[in-house]
Amino acid sequence: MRWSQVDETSCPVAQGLSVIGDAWTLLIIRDCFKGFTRFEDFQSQTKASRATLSSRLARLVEDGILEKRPYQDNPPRSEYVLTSKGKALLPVLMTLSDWAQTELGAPPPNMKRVHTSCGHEFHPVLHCSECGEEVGQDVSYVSDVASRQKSVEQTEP
Amino acid sequence: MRWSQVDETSCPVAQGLSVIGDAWTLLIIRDCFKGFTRFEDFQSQTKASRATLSSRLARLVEDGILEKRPYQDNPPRSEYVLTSKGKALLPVLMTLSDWAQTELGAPPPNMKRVHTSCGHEFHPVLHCSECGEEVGQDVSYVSDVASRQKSVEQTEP
DNA sequence: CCAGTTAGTTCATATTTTGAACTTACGTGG
DNA sequence: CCACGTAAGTTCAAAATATGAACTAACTGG
Repeated sequence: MRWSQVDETSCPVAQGLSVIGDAWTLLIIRDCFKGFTRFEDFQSQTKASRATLSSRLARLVEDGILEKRPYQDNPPRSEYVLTSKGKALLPVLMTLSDWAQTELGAPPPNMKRVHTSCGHEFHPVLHCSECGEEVGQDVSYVSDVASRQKSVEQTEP
Repeated sequence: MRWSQVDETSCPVAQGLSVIGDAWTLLIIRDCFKGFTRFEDFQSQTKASRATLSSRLARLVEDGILEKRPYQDNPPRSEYVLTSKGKALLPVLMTLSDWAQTELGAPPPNMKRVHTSCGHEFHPVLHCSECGEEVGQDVSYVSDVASRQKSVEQTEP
């Protein structure tokens, strides 16, 4: 199967991956959150080849994650900024970064992530939208056939 | 640059991506959370080619995300289960899935995600580890040079 | 006028992915 | 006994992608 042919009926994870399932793409988005906007910035930060970068930026614009803003006409020069769809990826980046730090022992990033409304450096904690409590490993996937109890976690005791 | 040569000093996002920055890899992990464990399961779920699948599974085992468990000797047959490092990826998968649903308009998955301790189908909400409040777009990245105030979000007013 | 900057493109050469067929070894049915 | 099904791979040629390096275009500053 080719990633270009993931259809609209497939699961949200697959659809999400068809847009951001590429490592260069996510590195670019990370840099956008860090405030970088230009081609040369992305190139020096990510170390991706110029051709790859060019194609990834084009795809991100096409997919509505980045907006291409010309800031000069001749020669044409543009910068790239996150759209709201792009900004909505922040939780994905944060959880990924956190996973790498805690599970891979990655060093802390060169920039601190600060929750502006409280002023502290923080890490994200997942809560349940329904009961408000923190969510750990207590999640199970059940097939959605009219809520029939068919937990995948606890089968045959 | 090649992804195989991401070094240990690079940022957590890059390091995370060197392990799970491949779309097939994340699809496999998604299926693991859904309870699938076998080669043929992954093949029919992801539609990846057998060769790709084989190499991805091997890498996931090498990276300690999956554990390969032989369940029969002759011919050798194994199943793959998430290690704790792998299970810790749940927040990444959940936020990605949620992003695709809300921002890409992806259809709901064929399995419901249930918070077992409250029993409800839910979506993840990120909270700040420091103040406990919900985190939205109110996050900024500041360079970590002894907390010098150099916010990227609000420069030149 | 010369060098530097910036956002690309181009091109030949690697590397990776694909799909399909093949392998191995067992269990089942006829 | 023989074919068939199942399962986890491997192998191979062909196709798609990525790589690095060089090139382009049009300014700007000295």
